[in-house]
Amino acid sequence: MTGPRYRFAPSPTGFFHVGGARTALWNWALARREGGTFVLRIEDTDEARNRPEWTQGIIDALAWIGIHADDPHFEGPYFQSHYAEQHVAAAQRLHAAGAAYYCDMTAADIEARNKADGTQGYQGWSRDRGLGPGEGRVLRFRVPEGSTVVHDQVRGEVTFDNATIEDFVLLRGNGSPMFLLANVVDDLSMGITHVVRAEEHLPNTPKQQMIWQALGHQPPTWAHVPVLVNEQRKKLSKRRDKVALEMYRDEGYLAAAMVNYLMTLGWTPKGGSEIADWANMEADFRLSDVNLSPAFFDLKKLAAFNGEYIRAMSPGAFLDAARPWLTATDAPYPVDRFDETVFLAMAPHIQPRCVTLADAPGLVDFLFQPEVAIDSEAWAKATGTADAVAVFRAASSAYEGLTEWNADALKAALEAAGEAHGLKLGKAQAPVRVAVTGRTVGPPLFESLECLGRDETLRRMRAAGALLA
RNA sequence: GCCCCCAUCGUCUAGUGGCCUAGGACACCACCCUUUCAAGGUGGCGGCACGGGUUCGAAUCCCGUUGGGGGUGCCA
Repeated sequence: MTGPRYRFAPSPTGFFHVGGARTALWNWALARREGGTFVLRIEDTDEARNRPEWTQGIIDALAWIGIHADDPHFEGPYFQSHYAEQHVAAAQRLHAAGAAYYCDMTAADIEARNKADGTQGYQGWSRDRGLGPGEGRVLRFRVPEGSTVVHDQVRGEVTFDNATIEDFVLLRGNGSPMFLLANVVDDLSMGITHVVRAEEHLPNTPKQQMIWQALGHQPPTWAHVPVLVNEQRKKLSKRRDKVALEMYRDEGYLAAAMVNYLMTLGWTPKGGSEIADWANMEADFRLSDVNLSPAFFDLKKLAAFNGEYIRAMSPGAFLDAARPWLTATDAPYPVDRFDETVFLAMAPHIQPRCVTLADAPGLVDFLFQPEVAIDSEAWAKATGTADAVAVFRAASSAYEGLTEWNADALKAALEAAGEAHGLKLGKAQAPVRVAVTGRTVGPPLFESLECLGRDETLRRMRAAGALLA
């Protein structure tokens, strides 16, 4: 595969951050449309972040949002920890070339020196001491004079005065490489041409660009996209906010809705509608159209997208998507009583009432429960007047004699019973609904009764009628 | 503190000097539809942070102020 090489470089943390998902999606759209490659690199050099199952979690999460490892545009995963030797070798080259030097000052030394001098940060104190490598000595990059200009695809030119950048650490005192170095060396050896990542990396960029240049290469094309924030306008964090993509998946959000919503955070699909399919978004996405300010990750809007996608599904697709919830052991009915044919018949009435797939079982529970628990408050309210009771009795006997058991006939019979007592359908249906479903609210009643079936409906109505005696 | 980024309805955004009396979506409110609840339809509320320039003309360009965010590790 020729063409541009984008990369996505998450560090394994045990969950997949929604902000990372958006970055991955943007990289993916670009790599695919431009006939390039999406390189996945797991940045696992921090010892504490190194668990094999976390990597699998990343692969699974990517697959969920449509970034499949078997797609020809996908490459990886690579593991940063496997390339430590290359990182160290590059550091040694920088040292040999005079672009880096060793320093034996500890954090405490630096603090003391700052206090004495009234300065802040590391002031290049070991630059000319000619120290060689040794236990406890870090290798620092010798930041040159002048300024560094970063050409950014979304932000334009960003200039940094090198005097404001301290001589940063390349190799730790124990000889292990730091992120800044490892990241550059990997990007370089993996032939990365485009780095599209979150804005929090912008301050790192001049440093990385200097490393690229010191290593004798042209830096890649940079693009720093805005971060996602919470209602307090702070960067979404795992401590405060619900950031795990897996959590949304488990709560019944559809991948397509999530992908669509994430794509619109900082960018708008062409054509006037925010609801867009992947093919169109992939074709239209441009970094130059990305908004520059942080975007609020709005659960309410996500929910609206999800509802939109659920309503657009065929009943069959809806059943397939909701099956894990419909047949879960904690469903509000015995799982073995769940009937797909019955559910399919009700699906068109359930879909407009679902925000997430997890809402489905609660809307059809009465169809699969052997016995419904009648909410006493609801029942009291629905049968609170003499007319209501009379209508319920009239409807019960009408239903007993019904020859055709379908929604139209059920509706007509109840309507007739209601009219005899001056009750409109809205009032007249209430006792029947409570008697059969246990609640005052739910999917359309007559369709529900049709699906429930004659025998069970009549049985429940008789049982409820007995409560009136 | 220092460095960097950003600034259109509550939120996500359209807008790239005249098409802007600033458009859409979500949220909210009202009404309609109606078999409860949804969905759907119609309408409403609501914004160019502020101050200076540049220009015949500025939401759009420049400067400043204010506000917000990010970074500032021998984390990534």
